Amino acid sequence: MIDKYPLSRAEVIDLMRQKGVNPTQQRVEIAQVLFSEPQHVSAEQVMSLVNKQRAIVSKATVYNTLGLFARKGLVREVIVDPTKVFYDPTTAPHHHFYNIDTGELWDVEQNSLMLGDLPPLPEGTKAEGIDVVIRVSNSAVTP
Amino acid sequence: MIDKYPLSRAEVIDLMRQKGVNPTQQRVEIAQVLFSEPQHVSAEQVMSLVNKQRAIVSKATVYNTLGLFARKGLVREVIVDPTKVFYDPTTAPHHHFYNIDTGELWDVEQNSLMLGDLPPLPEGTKAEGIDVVIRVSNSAVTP
DNA sequence: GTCAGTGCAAACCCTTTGCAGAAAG
DNA sequence: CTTTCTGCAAAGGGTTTGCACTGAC
Repeated sequence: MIDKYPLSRAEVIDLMRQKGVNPTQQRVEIAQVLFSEPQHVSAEQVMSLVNKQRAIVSKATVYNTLGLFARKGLVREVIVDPTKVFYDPTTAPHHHFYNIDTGELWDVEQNSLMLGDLPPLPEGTKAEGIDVVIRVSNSAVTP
Repeated sequence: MIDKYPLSRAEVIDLMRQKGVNPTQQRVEIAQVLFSEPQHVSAEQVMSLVNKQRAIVSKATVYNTLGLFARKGLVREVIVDPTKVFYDPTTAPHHHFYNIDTGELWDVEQNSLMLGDLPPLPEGTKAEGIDVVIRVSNSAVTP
């Protein structure tokens, strides 16, 4: 979906329009942070990145906007930590490493993990997506 | 690991001892609820199931005990919903369906989803486990 | 003027913590 | 006795909400 980072302001606005998100000033600021590089950021991190220079966007707007972006498919929510949600600008199918010691999250290189066909879904449901999380820890250094 | 449900009180205590968990009265009550059937329960649900007849276990103890069980490998935490943690008595490797509309969680029948080899892990880390969650929604009924 | 978007603060909810009392051996 | 657990209430932290204000058309 995104083939380079960072996206320019104009490209961000374009993408928002494509996804049916009205590109207001604050939303564009937030989207520019998200699409500056492939990354995984929490709402709190977005808040401080956006307001690094001067306060531009309030906390409520950050949360509302991230929720809106996720609903519209502009970004993907990654649920790996019970204490916070991460937002991922890469919406194409891919998986994640999660370091339970440090809280770091990385992308798993596409195709490096083979996934078979979907099993039969529960009656009356349709698939929305598959989340694969490989939990890792810092390997004990044996001195 | 568990080959039948429900586990009797004695079997639950046995299992706790095997895992190095001191089987106190409250912990046994909680474990009996967890191992009564294959299921996925939140802390809140455990709380009300345990105290269905009469109040036996406090909220703090429920949370402390579930955390202890998870650390000791007696149960598995399932992180699919940013608002709460589910506890799963089945610790053998398996995956999950999660209905984003209803919040329901099911087991995916073992082996119905093929997983390839693990990709190379990030430097200095070791794998702790893989969580695969297939998110589904209620399919729109087209009348 | 109208309606979507924003900001602030308060409210919420799940979870954790501090500490005193109870239980176990 | 000493150590481990438990319970209560309060605190914590991420997220959501209510409502008035702002801004774009």
